[in-house]
Amino acid sequence: MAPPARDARTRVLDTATRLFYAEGVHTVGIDRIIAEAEVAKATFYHHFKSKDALVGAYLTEQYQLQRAGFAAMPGDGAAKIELIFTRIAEVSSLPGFRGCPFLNAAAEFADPEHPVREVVAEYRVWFECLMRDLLAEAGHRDPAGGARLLLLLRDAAAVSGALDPPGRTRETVGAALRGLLTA
Amino acid sequence: MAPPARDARTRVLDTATRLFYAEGVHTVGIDRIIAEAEVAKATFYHHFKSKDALVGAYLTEQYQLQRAGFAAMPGDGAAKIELIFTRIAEVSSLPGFRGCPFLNAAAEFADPEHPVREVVAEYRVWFECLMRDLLAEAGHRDPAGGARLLLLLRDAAAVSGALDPPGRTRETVGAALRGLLTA
DNA sequence: CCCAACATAGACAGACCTGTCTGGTACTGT
DNA sequence: ACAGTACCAGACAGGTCTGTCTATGTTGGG
Repeated sequence: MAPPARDARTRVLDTATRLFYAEGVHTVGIDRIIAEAEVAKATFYHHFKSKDALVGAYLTEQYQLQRAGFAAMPGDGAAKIELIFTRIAEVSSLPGFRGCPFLNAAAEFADPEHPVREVVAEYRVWFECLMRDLLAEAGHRDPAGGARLLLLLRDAAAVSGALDPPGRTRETVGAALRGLLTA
Repeated sequence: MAPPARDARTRVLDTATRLFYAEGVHTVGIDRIIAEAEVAKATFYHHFKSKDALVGAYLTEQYQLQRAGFAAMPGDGAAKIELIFTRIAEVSSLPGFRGCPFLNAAAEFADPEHPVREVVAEYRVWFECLMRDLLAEAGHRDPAGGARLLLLLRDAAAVSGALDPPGRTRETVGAALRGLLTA
């Protein structure tokens, strides 16, 4: 039978994800994470080389989850873009939304050479390529340029959802998407 | 005659501005600031109640500087909007650009009730109102909605300038502005 | 000339941080 | 039965953080 609680590593990563996202990476200490994950410190350092490694694992997992989520969405071309941004706008309007994990992490890690920043860069390249391919599929006249605009819109949606009054982001992002795609 | 060096308070605030912006608020300690500002610790705490107060002063000054900078720009209506976003795109493409001080600070201070977050909120309200007034002046059919779109674009320009390869932001922001205004 | 205001250097307290280490427990496969 | 692995609790070292304090120096106004 399965163990009564989840794996220790899973518990640590889930707790770290929750706390890092909600309160920021630098303000949450290892002691807090292992206490809430109910894991011994030695166990933590058995699974993760350092706190930075945990941050990397957190972002990498978010990256993989978002890839899987987008891959599972139906449709293609323009319809899929529409669907993706509808989802982004919805998630950004949810209570508890505190911005994009990648943008928040990039703001906390100023050094562009830091491993954390490389995960962020990787994520952005992936998103832009996905948009470019979908635009090409949709017969857009300039898929590369359009993809850059959609990356901008994705960033803007995350910031707005985190900082603006609730309920505004959804329709504003929708209006922007229409404006950018028809242009 | 003027004192040989600037005021101690000015030296502290300038040093804090440089370090907070370049490396982040949480990663820069008071000891580092007073060392680089060549100021005694007691002098620092004479001028600022706490580190949080210094962060607040840093952001408030940036807010005032940006207000003054925009107010000094010539033109009105659509021309001024064009000018403002040209400036934003240029600044975001400069080497050493590390994103918007307000967005970076908001990412580091998760609590929306924190004084730092209130300065950020104030800044955003000001920017949106300015855009709304300029759009109304330009005879835009929906100044309020258009202003929300321009706030989105401002955020996106800051993020892109900080994270994307240099040189990309300027033309992408220009293209987005044309798309959003003609829509 | 003297005093108040502002500056200096730096010790200090108390808290928190990451990461290591010891020692003991429980389960698993052979 | 036994070895190996994963886990637990918690002490500890060495560093950094904010903020307070002492003690001294400089300077300008009355």
